[in-house]
Amino acid sequence: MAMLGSVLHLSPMMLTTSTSRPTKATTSSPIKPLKHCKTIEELKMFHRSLTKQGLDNEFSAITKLVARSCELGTRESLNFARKVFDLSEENGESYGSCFMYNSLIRGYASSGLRNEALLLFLQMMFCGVSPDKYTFPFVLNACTKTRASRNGIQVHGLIVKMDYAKDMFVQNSLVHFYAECGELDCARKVFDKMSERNVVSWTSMICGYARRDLAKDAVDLFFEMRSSEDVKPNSVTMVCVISACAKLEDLEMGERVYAFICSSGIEVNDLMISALVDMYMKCNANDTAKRLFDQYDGARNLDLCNAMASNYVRQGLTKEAIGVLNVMMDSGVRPDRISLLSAISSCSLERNVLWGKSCHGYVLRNGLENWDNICNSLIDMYMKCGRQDSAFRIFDGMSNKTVVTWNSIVAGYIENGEVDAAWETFKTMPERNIVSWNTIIGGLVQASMFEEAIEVFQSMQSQDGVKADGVTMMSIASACGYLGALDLAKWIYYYIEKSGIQLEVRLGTTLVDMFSRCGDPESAMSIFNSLKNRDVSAWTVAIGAMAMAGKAKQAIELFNEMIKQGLKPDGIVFVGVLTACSHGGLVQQGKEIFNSMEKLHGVVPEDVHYGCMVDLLGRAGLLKEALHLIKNMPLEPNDVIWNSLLAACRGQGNVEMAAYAAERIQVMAPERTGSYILLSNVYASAGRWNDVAKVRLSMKEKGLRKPPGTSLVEIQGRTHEFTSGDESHPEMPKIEAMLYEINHLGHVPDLGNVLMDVDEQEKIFMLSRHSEKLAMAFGLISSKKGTTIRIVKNLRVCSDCHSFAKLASKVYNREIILRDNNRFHFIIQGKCSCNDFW
DNA sequence: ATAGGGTTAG
Repeated sequence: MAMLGSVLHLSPMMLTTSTSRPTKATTSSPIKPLKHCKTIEELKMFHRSLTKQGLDNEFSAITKLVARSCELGTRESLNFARKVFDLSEENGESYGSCFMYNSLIRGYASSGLRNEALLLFLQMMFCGVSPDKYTFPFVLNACTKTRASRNGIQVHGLIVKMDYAKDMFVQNSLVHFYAECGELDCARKVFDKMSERNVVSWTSMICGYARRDLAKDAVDLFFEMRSSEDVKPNSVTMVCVISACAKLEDLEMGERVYAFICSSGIEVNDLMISALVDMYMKCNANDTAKRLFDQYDGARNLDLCNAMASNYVRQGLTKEAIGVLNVMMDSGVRPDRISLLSAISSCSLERNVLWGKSCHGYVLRNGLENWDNICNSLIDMYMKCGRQDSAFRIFDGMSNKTVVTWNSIVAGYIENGEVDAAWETFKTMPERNIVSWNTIIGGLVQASMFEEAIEVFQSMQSQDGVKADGVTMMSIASACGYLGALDLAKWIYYYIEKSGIQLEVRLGTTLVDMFSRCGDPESAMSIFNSLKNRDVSAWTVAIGAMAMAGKAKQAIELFNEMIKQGLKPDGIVFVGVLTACSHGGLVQQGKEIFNSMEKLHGVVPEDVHYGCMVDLLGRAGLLKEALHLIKNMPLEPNDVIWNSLLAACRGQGNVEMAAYAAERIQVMAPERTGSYILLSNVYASAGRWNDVAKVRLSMKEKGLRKPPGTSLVEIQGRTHEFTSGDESHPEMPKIEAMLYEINHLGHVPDLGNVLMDVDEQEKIFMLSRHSEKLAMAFGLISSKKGTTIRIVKNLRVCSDCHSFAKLASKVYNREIILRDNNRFHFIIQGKCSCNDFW
C-alpha cells in the first residue's frame, strides 16, 4: 500500500523533533535560579556555584537542589540528585532529611526505577530517618506494577504500626496500590473504612474496578459517588467512568455519562475525548465517534488517532486503521508505539508481509524495538504471514519473553496448519494461560481433531490457575457439535452454567448449534429463546436447527418472527429457510420465499440459493422444473447445483437426467467423488451393472476412492467409531448376533444400495456391514432399554439402513436419532421425521 | 503528595 510507505519515509526532521531536547549549555550564560533550571547542565552549574560560595553543605540549598533534580525526572537528573544526596550524607553532620529521601523515592518510583525507590526506603529506615505521611504514597507507588505485591503489604503493615493509616492521602494510595495489584476486595476494604474521602479516593476505586473486568462495579460506584453530596467528580473521574462504559459496551450508559459531563461543567480535555471516541467505537457507534474525532480536529491528535486506529483493528477494518494513521502523519504527527501496534496488527490481519516489513523498518529506525508489545506484535505478524524465520529472529533477540510471545508462536503454527509444531511448543513453553489453552484447543477443532480437543480441555481442568472462559467453551461446543455427542453437550451446558461463564449471544448461538447437531432441537430452542440481543447469526442457527430436524413450518415461523423484529436477513438465513422448505416438502412456500429474496429483502440469490431451489423441486419430483431453473438462472450453474439435481434424480430413479447431470459435474469438478457414487447408485438401482462398472473404472483412472462410511455412537459418554466393513470391534460377535436377529424379524434388504454386481447373499452381507448398522447394533446391545440411540454418519444414510433403523425402533421400542452429512432422522416406532424422503 | 484514555496472543 502506497500510503503506508509514508510510514517508511518520514523525513529525518520529524524524527528528531519533540523527543530530544537541546542540551547544549553555553558557558557564558548566567546562573539561573533553581526553579528556572530545566536541564542537567544548568543544575550542575548551580551546584558548582554553591560549592564556590561554600554553601555546598548548606542544608536548605542542597535539599532544594535535590528536589529540583528529581522533578526533572530523567535518568541523568536522578543520578545527579543521588550524587548530591550521597555527598551530603558523607559530609556527615546531617543525615539526609526525610524530605530529601521523599524527593528521591518519588523520582525513582515515577520513572519506573521501582527497586531503587524501595532500596532507598530501606536505607532510610536503616539510618533511622522516620518516614512521614508524604513518604508512604511514594513508596506504595513504587510497589504497584511490580509482580511482588508482598512489598506493598509489608508497607501497609508499617503504615498501621506508625499510625498513618488514618491519613487520607495514605489511604488513597493504599486503595490505588491494592487495585493495581488486582486485589479489589482489599482496596474496597480500605476505601470503606475511610472516615473522609476526596475525589481521588473515589476515582482510585472507580478506576480500579474499570481496569479489571468489573466495569459494572465502577459504574455503580460512580452513581454512589454522585449521591454523596460532599464530593464532586472531576475530569479524571469521568475518564475512568467512560472507559468503564466502553468495557461494558453500554452505549446508553456512555451517552448518559457524556450528557452528565456536558451539564456539569467538568472540563473536557483531550484524554476525555479519547476515552469517548474509544467508548463509541467499542459500542460500534463508529459514526458518532468519527463526528467527535472531526469536531476535535482528531488528525492532529496522536491519542485520538490511536484510539480510532486500535478500534478499527479490533473491528477488522484494517484499511480504515491504516487510513487514520496516514492522515495523522500527513498532518505532521509522528506515530508512537501504540500507533505501531495498530499498524502491525493490521498487516497481520491482512497477511501482508510487505506492509509488515515497512512497519518493522519504522520500529528499528525509531528505537521502538525494545518494547515487548511491539516485538510480540511483529512475531505474530511474521508468523501469520508464514515468515517463521523472521519471527524467530525477533523471538531469539527478546530478553523478556512472556506468555504472549509464546502464544503468538503457537497461534502462528496453527495458522500455518502445523498442528504438531503448535502442540510441541504448547507443551514445552514455560508458562500457559487461558489464551494458550484456547489457542491449542481451537487449533485442534480447526484441524477436525475433535476428540483430541476435548481431551486437551479435560486435561486443562486439572491445571492450577486456568479457568475455561467463553472462548474455550465455544471451541469445545463446536467440537461436540461435530461429534454429535449429546451427553457431552449436556455436560458442556451444565459446566457453563455451573462455572458462571457469561452466556452472551455468540456462545449462546454456538450452544444452539451444538444441541441442534446433537439431535436435541428442544434444548437448542430453549437456549435460543433465552438469549438476549439475538443477532442474525443466532436466528440463522435456530432456523437451521429446525431445518435439520425436519420442522419446516417452525423454521419459516422463526424466519418471519426475525423479520418482524426488524432484523435484516442475509444470504445465509435464506439457505436455512430454503433448506427447511426442501426437507419439509413445502414447495409453494419455498418458491415464494425464493422470489421474495431480492424483491422484499434486497438479497440477490447466489448459487447456493439456486442449489436449494433445485433440491426443493427435485425432491418434490419436479425434475423438469428443476432443470428448467438451472438452464435459465442468471448465474453460471456450478457443480454444487448440478449435484443437487443428480441427488434428486437418484431419489426419483431418473437415469437419463442423472447421467446428464453427472457429466456436467465431471467436467467442472472431476474430483468430486460424491457425484460418481450418486451416479453408480442410480445405475445400480436400475440394475445397469455395466454402467456401474464404467463409473467405477473412470473413478479408478482418476485415482478417486469412495471415502469409507463411518458412524459414531455415544455410549455412556464415550464415543465409539465404526467403519463400513470393519469387524475389528471387540464386541463383534454380539453385534453380529444382533444384526442377524433384526434381519430375521422381517427386514427386506434393499439391494440397490450395493454398488457391486455380486450375488444376492454377498449383497446382503455387504449391506449388513454398513457402518451405521454396526453402530446401531452396538448401540442396541450396550445401552439401557428404552434409551435413545444416537448415531452420526459421515455420509448420506443408505435407504436399506434407513428401513433397518425404522424396524429396529419399533421392535425394540427405541428412539433412534441418525444424523448424516445432510440432516437428521428422528426415528420413533417405525416412523422417521424425514417421511422417507431425503 | 494520592487518581486518568489508547497496549500484543485465542
